[in-house]
Amino acid sequence: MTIKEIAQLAGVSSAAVSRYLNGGYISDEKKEQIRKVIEETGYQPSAQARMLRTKRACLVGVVVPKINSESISRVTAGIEEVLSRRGYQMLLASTDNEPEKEITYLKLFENYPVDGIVLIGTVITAEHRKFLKNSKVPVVVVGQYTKYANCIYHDDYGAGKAMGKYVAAELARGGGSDESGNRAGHRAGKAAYIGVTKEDKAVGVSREDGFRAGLKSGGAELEEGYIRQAEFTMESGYQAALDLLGEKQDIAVISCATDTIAAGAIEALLAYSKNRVPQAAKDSGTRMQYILDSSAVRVTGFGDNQFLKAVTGGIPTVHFGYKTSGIRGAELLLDVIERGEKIPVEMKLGFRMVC
Amino acid sequence: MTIKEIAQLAGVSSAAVSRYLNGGYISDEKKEQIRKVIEETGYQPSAQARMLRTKRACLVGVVVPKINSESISRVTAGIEEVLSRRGYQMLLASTDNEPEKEITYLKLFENYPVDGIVLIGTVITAEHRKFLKNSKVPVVVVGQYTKYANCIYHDDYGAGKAMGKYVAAELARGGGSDESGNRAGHRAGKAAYIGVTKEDKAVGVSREDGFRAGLKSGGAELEEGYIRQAEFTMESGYQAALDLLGEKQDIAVISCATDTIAAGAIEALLAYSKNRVPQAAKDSGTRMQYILDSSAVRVTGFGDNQFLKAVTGGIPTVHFGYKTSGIRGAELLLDVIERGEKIPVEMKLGFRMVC
DNA sequence: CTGTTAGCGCATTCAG
DNA sequence: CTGAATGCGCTAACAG
Repeated sequence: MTIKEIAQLAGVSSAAVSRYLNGGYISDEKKEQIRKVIEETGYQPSAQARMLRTKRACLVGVVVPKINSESISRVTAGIEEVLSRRGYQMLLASTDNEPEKEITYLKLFENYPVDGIVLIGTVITAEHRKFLKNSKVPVVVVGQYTKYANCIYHDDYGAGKAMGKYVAAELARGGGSDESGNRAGHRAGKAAYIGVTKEDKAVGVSREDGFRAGLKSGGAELEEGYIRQAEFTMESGYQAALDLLGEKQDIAVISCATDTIAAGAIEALLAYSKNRVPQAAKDSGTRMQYILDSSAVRVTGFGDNQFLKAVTGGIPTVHFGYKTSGIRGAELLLDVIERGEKIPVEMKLGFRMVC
Repeated sequence: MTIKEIAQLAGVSSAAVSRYLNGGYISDEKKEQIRKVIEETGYQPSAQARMLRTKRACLVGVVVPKINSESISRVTAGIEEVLSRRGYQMLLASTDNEPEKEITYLKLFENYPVDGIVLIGTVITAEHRKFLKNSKVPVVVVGQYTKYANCIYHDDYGAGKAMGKYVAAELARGGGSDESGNRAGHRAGKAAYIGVTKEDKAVGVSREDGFRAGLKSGGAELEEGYIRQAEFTMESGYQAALDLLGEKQDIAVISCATDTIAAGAIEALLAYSKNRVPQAAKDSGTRMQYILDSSAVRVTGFGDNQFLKAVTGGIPTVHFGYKTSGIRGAELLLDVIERGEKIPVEMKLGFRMVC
């Protein structure tokens, strides 16, 4: 069904139909004829052909690393909120944490086309920079800092530092004395950290650097051998935590770069406590040997995952303004789409410790 | 950058460039010239203009009710798997559980256009049927039965029934004797159910009907007053469970229509046990009055959520082949897209109790 | 207010 | 093997 056919059936010109569709001048009489024909045929104008002409789709594309994530869904909720309020629709493309797919989908959106793109960033490779520099459509990056596009990111360093301080304080509280560090609930022990790839500057670098700084400022330290790297999945966090628990017997806190990883660590603790029954006084050496009582190991995360909070009562974590970043990101994007705003913007959002 | 400009720069015709791009006959000499120019300019053909001609985008659109769901992400993972293997890309549209938005996005995809659509269904309204009947592009529905499109759904009735039987058995085990039903861990008590809207035939109707049937076949029953209806969210499950716990003191099991709702119920139990300290022998009537010991209330779900399993150790639930349904759905869709397969298909997938 | 015309960027005839 | 010409469905400019 094309506009031309509708025009013939209604006995008018295709331009008249176009005007009818787009609110141009048209007599009531013809308006009625056209309405009737469209009604009967169920005609719907081709969005693509329209776009070919108008270069305007009222559509924005959002590239996300994965679909099943509370933090990401909070960002997209924010985006969707302002988009729908301003008459835009949103299409998502999930890249499954593969940076190369990110490029593919960015290009797809670029010449599909959409009016604008928001990229929820993980790693910014040279390819990314290249794309951002000469993209035909405006892009805003959420979650990572970049100078090649408008971006809006979170204070990961600050959040890491706050968490580091908190953990250091916990450690100090728990391990007050030296040899007899086995008080109920708390015990002397060290901090462990499960991070992510350093290619992710926000989560992999800033957050971890901040954590280290926070620990240090609290008089603690992240020792070598107490660090693991995981993917952004629960399974990966599970493996990393299990590895940690198997190798080091004096861990008091496992801090994880995300709440999802933390969930995996909690799972590992559960599994560990089942297989490894406490056998405290079996050894009779001169020094008390640390036997890991996994129920005394605490886990911390980042992201303030509500699901985790609900079913576990909550772990120490950090709340980021994910929804806000979505909202601001979308607003930024619409500013350049609709008003051609040219001056670049970098926006850093704060956080809130939750413990 | 258009194909015409490339042609000029390379000193050939636009048709030659088109052939170069699409693997038509072209001399090596011109091939080289064109390659060079494209390289330099970073030219990318406009997908939309191509589609306008070819009616083929190698793209499928997927309409989902929400983004942050493990079950849905498993379906989309299945879809993506076969799509990418066969050279297609996938775009997602999230409707936020609003059926009317579903229609909007279906129409968007229809004339955007994509080559095919998969709808992860919740409710099938008259509007939906109308769309399915005269959609220009093939649609397959996943998760709901419909006769207006190829569909692939799960045995929700069977799953509900299996869960019902399981719960009935648990109930029988827990409340063996009559007056002294207070054994450690288990106690006499009734089954409660938190369902969802009846407009969702699969989850709201089939699953619940099956559950009732299963209970009955196990000698138990779902009494009026022990049923609540929730949204597909944790918060909603939380409220419903709290309401249930406040009103009925003899609940032994809360069965929930989804694991997400179950997570909310678990949260409610946690909250309830904090505020409501057990005060068993305060009453001295002739009959022992039930005082809800929330730690004895068990929660069941549907969906086999891995996150929930990880951090809680797992609740009784049902595993559906979500990824499989995604795979089969995508295959079905490609069959009609590429081979014009005409005969309609309805596929029902099984399940597995997890307890 | 209306119809005619000319493209948007590309792929596909059809003559060379 | 190649280029010129045509049209996909639509809107924007223009002349009625």
